[in-house]
Amino acid sequence: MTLPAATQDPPYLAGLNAPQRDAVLTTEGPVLVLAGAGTGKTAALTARLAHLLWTRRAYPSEILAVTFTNKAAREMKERVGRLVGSAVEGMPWLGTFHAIGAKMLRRHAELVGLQSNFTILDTDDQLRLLKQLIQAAGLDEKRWPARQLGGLIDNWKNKGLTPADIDAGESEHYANGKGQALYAAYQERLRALNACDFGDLLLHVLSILKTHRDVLESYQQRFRYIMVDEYQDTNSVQYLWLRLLAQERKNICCVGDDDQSIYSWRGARVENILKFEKDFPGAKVIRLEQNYRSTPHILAAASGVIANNAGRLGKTLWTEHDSGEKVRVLGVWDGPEEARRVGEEIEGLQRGGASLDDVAILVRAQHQTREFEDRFIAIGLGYRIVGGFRFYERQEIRDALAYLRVVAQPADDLAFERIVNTPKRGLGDKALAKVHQLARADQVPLTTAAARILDTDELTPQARRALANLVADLARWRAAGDALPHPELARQILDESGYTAMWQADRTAEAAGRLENLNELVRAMEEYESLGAFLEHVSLVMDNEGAAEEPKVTIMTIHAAKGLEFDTVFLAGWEEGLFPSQRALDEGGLASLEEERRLAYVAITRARRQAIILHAANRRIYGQWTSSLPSRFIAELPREHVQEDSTMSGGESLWRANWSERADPFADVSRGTGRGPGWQRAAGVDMSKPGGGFTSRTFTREPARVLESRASAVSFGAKPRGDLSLGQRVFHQKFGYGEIVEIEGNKLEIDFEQAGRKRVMDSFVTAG
DNA sequence: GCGATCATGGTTTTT
DNA sequence: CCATGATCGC
Repeated sequence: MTLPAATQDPPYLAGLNAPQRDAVLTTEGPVLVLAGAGTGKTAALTARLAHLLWTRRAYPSEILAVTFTNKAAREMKERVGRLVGSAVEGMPWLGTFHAIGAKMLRRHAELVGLQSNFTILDTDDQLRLLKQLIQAAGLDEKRWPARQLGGLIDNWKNKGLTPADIDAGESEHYANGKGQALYAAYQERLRALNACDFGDLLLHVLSILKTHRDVLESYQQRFRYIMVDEYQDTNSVQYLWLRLLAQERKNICCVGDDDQSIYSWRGARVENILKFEKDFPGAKVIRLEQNYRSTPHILAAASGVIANNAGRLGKTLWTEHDSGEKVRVLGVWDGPEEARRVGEEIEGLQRGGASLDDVAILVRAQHQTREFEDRFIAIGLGYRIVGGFRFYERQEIRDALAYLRVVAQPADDLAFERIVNTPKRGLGDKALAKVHQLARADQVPLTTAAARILDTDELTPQARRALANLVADLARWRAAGDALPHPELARQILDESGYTAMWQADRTAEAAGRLENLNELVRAMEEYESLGAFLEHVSLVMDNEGAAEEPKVTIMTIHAAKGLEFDTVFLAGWEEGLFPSQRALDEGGLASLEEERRLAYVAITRARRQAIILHAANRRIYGQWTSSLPSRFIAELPREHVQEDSTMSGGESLWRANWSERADPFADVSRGTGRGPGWQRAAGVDMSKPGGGFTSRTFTREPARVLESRASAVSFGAKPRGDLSLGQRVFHQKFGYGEIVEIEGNKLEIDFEQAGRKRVMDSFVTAG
């Protein structure tokens, strides 16, 4: 399709290149858009959505647009809104797979034995439920952990398998074939609780679409166009879902990048994108290959690494940017030095006028963040760690939500169990067991059983009094729910239950933050129509995005960085065993190695202007000093785009030679012995000279010395604070309360009550 | 029923 | 090493 030039172009086509336009204008039939990193995928996707609306091909309510993350959904909503005005308000089917699944499921809940106001359980609830079932089955929890069963059930759900679909072979994986029975019991229990887990949001909908023709047909009719973001991350249920819905009209447009598939361990199947043309015959494939993000050196480095993978759809990224700087590979002695070097580099960037917001440190595993955190606290460099706990996963938020759930949904036993003795009211296992017993006997929810048990003499007077209070409170709150606005009700519940008081009485460092979070929760409720609407939102959508503060370096895992970009990116810990991860190699073989390589590709392509890759010769793993080889991915970087910058002599040529010598890509890495030849060669240590090699004993001390000698070089421009003195009690945001044991310029050594002795900048503490 | 002490095991985590 | 969970003694 060709349109006359600019004068006729609708606004959403402005600035799009030819393949992007092609993707936007090809509205009919199946389309696969292969979009490499940084090629303007989101721009094309949103323009396409705008185009469908603008040209009246469909009403907003007739387009199904699915993403994986809330963030992506939000972004798409905003951008489409900007392009076509307020029409997005009426786009009810733009959202994450799970949000859309929940929406559909609420409409047809009765078809799978639920009521439409079902609760959505989080992982924590799920695990507690499984634990109960495992106990009930008389299994040893140690031998058969709930986590494992939970993982297995998740896997089954990701594959679209209901309990009836689990054969003996599958079932075998858990407790000698009891897996299937436990899965069935779990689903049964969920139904009784009028609840479902994340997996059910998709699986139940799939079951409904499969078994109820009328429902399926109504959705096939409704959705004139279907669009899917990050198609390489779809799992089997999602795939089956989409196939059913698209079968009739076949107007499905999937966008993705097989090279960025990094979630196979969560059930994602790259095959989905690889076989798109087979699934949808006559599909048009469009490649977006012009990269708007990175320099040629960065693209070449990333391309060079990913070229080692087999079975790719293949893309050739190019850019019009100036060549920029080569990718730097920096070899360091150990973990602390890695953190120190990164800190120094960042201070250099800062002096050059860069904002900390444009800098990120990407790691393979969460625990790597610690080293950087410690270092940045010591030198007073602002940082933010992304990941870890999401807002709604925090203890205080889940407790608060449990209170709300138990008020809103009397059948929610899990919520009841969570709050029955929080704060402590003297209702322990024994009392709870009695309530359980009665609940089972009478076939009623726990909250009803709790009320009934008060009429008996089952409980000790103490427990009975406590429970009577709780039951009365619950009744009062439920009654108040009709009259009060729900944020007000929530505030009342948290105060009257003694929950707020519990944290007010808590002296630990986190307590203040928790109270803050509770306030934030109640504030967030104001934006929702009802308690029910809010609970739905919070279980599916609520995330941890704090308000914008002063500029900070971002530290996060590569997984968390997918879809983001920064001017400068530090890629830490590129060592065999850590990245690629030993465990991935052990468990998944070649397929896992290729996924690790895709991770490397994702990592490098996050950088706009510069990527700096680090590897340490020694690292402490579980308290043990271990030597490591540079990652094989470093050897895969095309030489001419890399600048080797080792702090140790003889670096590059040696590690490069080291890898080309290796025929077997799975050759074991040296771990634990402390004497593997790799790091010694990499470090240029001559084993033939006496004393040339280290024993594990000598290098346990070495790192400490290096750390200390450089540590004093970092303070400058510091003004001493008059309000601090030796022996004084102070408070630190992260470490809590402690006592000053040493003052050196603006650096303090503090003996923390919880965290032990740490060196921190005085600007990080307040007199406490 | 609750806190303190020992044993255990330890990637990645969109929803 | 260090965070989490189960068991033990009050």
